[in-house]
Amino acid sequence: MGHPAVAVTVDLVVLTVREDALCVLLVRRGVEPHRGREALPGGFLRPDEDLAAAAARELAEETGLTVGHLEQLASYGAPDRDPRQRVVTVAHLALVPDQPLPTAGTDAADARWVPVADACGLAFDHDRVLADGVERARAKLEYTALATAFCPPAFTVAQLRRVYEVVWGRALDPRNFHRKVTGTPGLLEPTGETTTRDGGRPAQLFRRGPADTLHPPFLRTDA
Amino acid sequence: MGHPAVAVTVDLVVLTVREDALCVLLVRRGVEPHRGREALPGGFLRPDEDLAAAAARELAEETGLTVGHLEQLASYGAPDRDPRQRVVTVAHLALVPDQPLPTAGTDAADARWVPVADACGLAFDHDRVLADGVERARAKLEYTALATAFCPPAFTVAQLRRVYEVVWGRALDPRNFHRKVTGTPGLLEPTGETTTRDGGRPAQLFRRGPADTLHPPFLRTDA
DNA sequence: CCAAAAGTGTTGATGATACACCCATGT
DNA sequence: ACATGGGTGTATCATCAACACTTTTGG
Repeated sequence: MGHPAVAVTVDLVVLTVREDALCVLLVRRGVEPHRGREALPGGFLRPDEDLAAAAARELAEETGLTVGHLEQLASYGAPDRDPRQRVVTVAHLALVPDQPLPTAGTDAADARWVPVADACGLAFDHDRVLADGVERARAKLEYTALATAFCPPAFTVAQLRRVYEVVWGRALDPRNFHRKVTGTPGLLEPTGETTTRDGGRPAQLFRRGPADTLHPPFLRTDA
Repeated sequence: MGHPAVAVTVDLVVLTVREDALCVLLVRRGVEPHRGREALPGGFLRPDEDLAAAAARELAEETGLTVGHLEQLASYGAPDRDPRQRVVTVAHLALVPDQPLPTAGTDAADARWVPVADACGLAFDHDRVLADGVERARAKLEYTALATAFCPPAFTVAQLRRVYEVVWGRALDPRNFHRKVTGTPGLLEPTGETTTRDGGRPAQLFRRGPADTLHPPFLRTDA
């Protein structure tokens, strides 16, 4: 075709909720450019794979994590974003439950969770990519069932509420929240189990239901 | 680097509202592959330009239209989407006011407006790209001031309502709609002018205000 | 005067917030 | 018994759909 060759990469904004903070998975770069700085995990697109497949492969290779949700975020292609050659990256957003990082058998040896508030000065244009990913996650909690992607397979209403509180950075009324989520058809399915608690009434356990969009939405007033 | 070269293109979903239909700009392909079939306008990314700049350039070259709004839509990179070589396309969504297609001085000689309901059997994976663009436009009307991008610089409340009705495919109550849009701060600014009408009370003319998000949103109930 | 389209008032339904209250468990 | 957190009832308030009604023009 005679058109300028471009390298295409897939980068990942992997978010989780742990210890009352929204955290992102970062890796420390071992090669130039930006050697030694932290960056979003990612890698080159292979000849025979789709964009979504590449994102899923990178996520498995670099983290070994169980994935709650994976979607395309946006593409970034400023001419000077990589000093070596022209690189266009297709960023993806992954939401995962809180889980320890497997340290063996993956490239995740030097990966770590960082609260998004502390993640800045990243390599390339990753500050921007991260900001876009966080904003996407915040917005999508309003009108989709995505918050369940941050939760383990079985979870309580209170756990789900903490997800909202941490991602949005504001407190929610536990009573009203309970009514809202249990009153939204298809959002939650009771497992019949309850938690064993340390000093309180046991909570019902739920798994996520078939609903993916929320009608009516949860509006974070103002913001 | 030694990584497989990929060609990157920028494709455009250009939408407008005309004659009570949501229409998309299509061009007939003059070269293989898919010669003779209709496709979304687009072209290759140049070495020195950003993705957004490439989209704006293509739009100007191929249409010469005044642009109401331009944003990135999504990227598509199935390995077999182009039989010649590996091509990843970054699709963009453009919303423009209804205006005649300039036929001179552009590549738009064979471009035409097609109602989205009639646009199928497009080249490559453009059916999919178009569907994603239309869905994005429909969703964004709910919570942004984007509908004004379909309108000329000065417009009436009724014109704006037609935009919503055509894009969503359902009738809205003129009285309630009027109250909603005039009651949303920053959405509309009165010009002081009125229309000269053919058999009815003249309508106030507005231009779009500084607001870009709508609080509270216009929900299309059910859908 | 009549038709047509702009714009306003009012009402009842629906959903959100705030908060009092009860329930079930561990210590 | 009591502390702790799960879960429910209810009043108050905002928002919305529906529709009757008034206003301003052209014929």
